[in-house]
Amino acid sequence: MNDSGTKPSAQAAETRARILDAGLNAFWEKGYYSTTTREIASAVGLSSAGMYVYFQSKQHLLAEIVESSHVDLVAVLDDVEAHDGAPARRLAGLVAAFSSFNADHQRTALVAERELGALEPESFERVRGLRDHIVELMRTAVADGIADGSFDVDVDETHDLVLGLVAISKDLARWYQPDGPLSAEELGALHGKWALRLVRATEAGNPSRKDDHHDD
Amino acid sequence: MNDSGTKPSAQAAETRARILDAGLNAFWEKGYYSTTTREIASAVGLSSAGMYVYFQSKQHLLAEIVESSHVDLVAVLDDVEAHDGAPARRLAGLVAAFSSFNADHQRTALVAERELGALEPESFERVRGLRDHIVELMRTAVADGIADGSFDVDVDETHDLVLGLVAISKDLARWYQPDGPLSAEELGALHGKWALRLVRATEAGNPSRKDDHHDD
DNA sequence: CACGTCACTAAGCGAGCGCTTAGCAACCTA
DNA sequence: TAGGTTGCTAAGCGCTCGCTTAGTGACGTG
Repeated sequence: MNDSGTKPSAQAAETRARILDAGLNAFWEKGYYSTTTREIASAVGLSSAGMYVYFQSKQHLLAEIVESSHVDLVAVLDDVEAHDGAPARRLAGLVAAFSSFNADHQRTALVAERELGALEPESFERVRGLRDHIVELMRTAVADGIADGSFDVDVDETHDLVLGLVAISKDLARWYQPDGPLSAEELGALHGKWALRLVRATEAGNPSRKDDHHDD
Repeated sequence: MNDSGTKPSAQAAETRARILDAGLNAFWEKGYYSTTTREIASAVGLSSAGMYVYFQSKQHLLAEIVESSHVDLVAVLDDVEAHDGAPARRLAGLVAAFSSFNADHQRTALVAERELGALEPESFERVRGLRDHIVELMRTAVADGIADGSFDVDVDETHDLVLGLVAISKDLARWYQPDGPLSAEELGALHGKWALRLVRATEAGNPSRKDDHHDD
């Protein structure tokens, strides 16, 4: 295992990164259970045993992929939360960032979603915490908009709305094509616009027409 | 397989049905690859070999579950399509039916979605045809509404909108709880309402009372 | 040059998998 | 009551899997 006190060499770090990438690709193409450790290893040019120098197990490899994907996403959304002000702008920004993240990091996001059930409990619980945090960010944005009157929906609808918005964003990772008519950023902006339609945002609270600012 | 010329007895038909149900339950709980044929068989009170009297293989069992789920869904949606008239009513009806189907047949729908990638090509192609048909039904409803002026969105948005609506409906199977605050039918109605918000349906084309301010 | 560490491989262990084979008790029919 | 059919089981085959073990050449350091 590589969690001894030693610092990894540059070569070791690169090999590790290549294994992570090969694992991601294989899991994306065939799923966790249909991928063998031999396949991952040989994709990197290693023997099966060579992989175990860098990862304790196939399960640890998956866990690292899924967890780091969620950590990255949370970092992006926390950043949006910190910068945007009014509920409408915040909600559209969160949805836009979520969607474009899922398009930009398509494989990672898809594996992170699809293989959740393959995670062992310990790792699963950590991921669940991150996911709850994401839902909470969006729930708060919707609730704030309802409270200040810029959204015209019933409070009871809040939770279902958030789940619906999450569903739209997540699903993008399934069908997004980088060479399609809309870029990841454009799709994010479109989904942000939809979010405001769904919460029936008043025009005043609506951060404008086709192009709303979105930073990443 | 039981595809000899004989007709199955009532007992045989019941055992077969119980295997299908046990398979569905196991696939739902642990996923296709993590479920063993021994588990399915023993859940029905059979030996592992007893299952092979009724199904050629574990793969054939999965295929039957997934395909029949899609066939059932298509039947429901075709029925809505045949009865409802104006685009707004049709779109809301399709989305409502799709969503409540996914709640009412939660396990089936979830397995049918999640294990798509575990299907062999032949079965997968049949399912893909059914899924394309569903998207086409919804695409037509949106396009018709845009054409007759009852929906106020750009035609270019049509395809993305349909994918978004499908995403919302599908995702319901993941989190729906029969003992939650809203029934399957109520959630369907809610999602139907959201569909009309997303396509910016004019109030005239909106089939609900005068305002969809509150649900019912 | 001696010694240790690093990055890795060849070989294979043991367990569990999907599925098959051979056969048998219970029942139905003539 | 003989013969066939139905609905199963006990046993196990052959294979693949995740992972381990023992060892090796290349390289860095004193």
